[in-house]
Amino acid sequence: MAGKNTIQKKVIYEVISHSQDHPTAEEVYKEVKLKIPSISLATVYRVLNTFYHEGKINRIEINKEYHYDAYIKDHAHFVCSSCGKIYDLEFEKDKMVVAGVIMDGFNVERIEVIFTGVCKECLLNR
Amino acid sequence: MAGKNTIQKKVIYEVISHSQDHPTAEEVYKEVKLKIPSISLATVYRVLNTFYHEGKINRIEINKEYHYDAYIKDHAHFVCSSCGKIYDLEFEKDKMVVAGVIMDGFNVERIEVIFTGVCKECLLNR
DNA sequence: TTAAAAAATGCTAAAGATTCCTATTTGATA
DNA sequence: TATCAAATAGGAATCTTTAGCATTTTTTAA
Repeated sequence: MAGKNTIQKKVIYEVISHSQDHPTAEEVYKEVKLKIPSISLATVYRVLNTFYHEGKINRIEINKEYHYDAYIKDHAHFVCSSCGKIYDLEFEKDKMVVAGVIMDGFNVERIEVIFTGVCKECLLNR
Repeated sequence: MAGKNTIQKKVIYEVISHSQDHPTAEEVYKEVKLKIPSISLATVYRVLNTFYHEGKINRIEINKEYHYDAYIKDHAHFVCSSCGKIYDLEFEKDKMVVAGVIMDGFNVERIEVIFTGVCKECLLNR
């Protein structure tokens, strides 16, 4: 039920899970191409989509681009408007929902929390 | 310092602020066209962008589209994956930050919180 | 092990949203 | 009212992502 095992899927997953940042499809493609030069960009998009819908990877939308992430546990992101870096932030789902947001009667499946601002590094180098 | 006063800006702002949902640029364009048939789509994009960067309107990114909103106060959004409707949710910024997310040393300028799931309406009509 | 069926891939074209470019028009200023 | 800077209209261009289809690869079961 998770589809067929292909080398493409295997390598794409490896790239995502070893990545420290939050690569876009294009960046994953470049990386995968080192191991499978014949891979198609469309395959990368297709597989990332599949993984995302299977819940195997996470996805966030920043500046009109999807960024992928093998870190599945609920967490928030901080995007630095100066250097563009994306940080993972610890995130306590239950506390947040209880503390801040009134969610009566809705069935929440997913939460995306994105902070934007200037990161520690960039603040120091001013 | 807020640029020139044009009829286009005036009407675009009116449309946004009277809208109950969270229109995309295209939707704003359609609405504005009723009052200014000669308006260009590019102008709508440009003005919305300007307003957003001036802090006059809010913007959220959902499914590769920007949605605009004259409701400036911090709030979260709920997107129904069934009917597509976008709801505003009360949101207590301070409580949320304190309760759920470790933000040491970062300078947060903006928070975007998007819940996805099935809304009350759609849950009832199942 | 081999053949048939199903699924995934690669390639290219296409879509959808947004921005860019430039001539023209408009609003603000003196 | 003339001038100049800023904004607009229109269309081309860009960028990311998806779609369509022929080909290749897995899976399966004989």
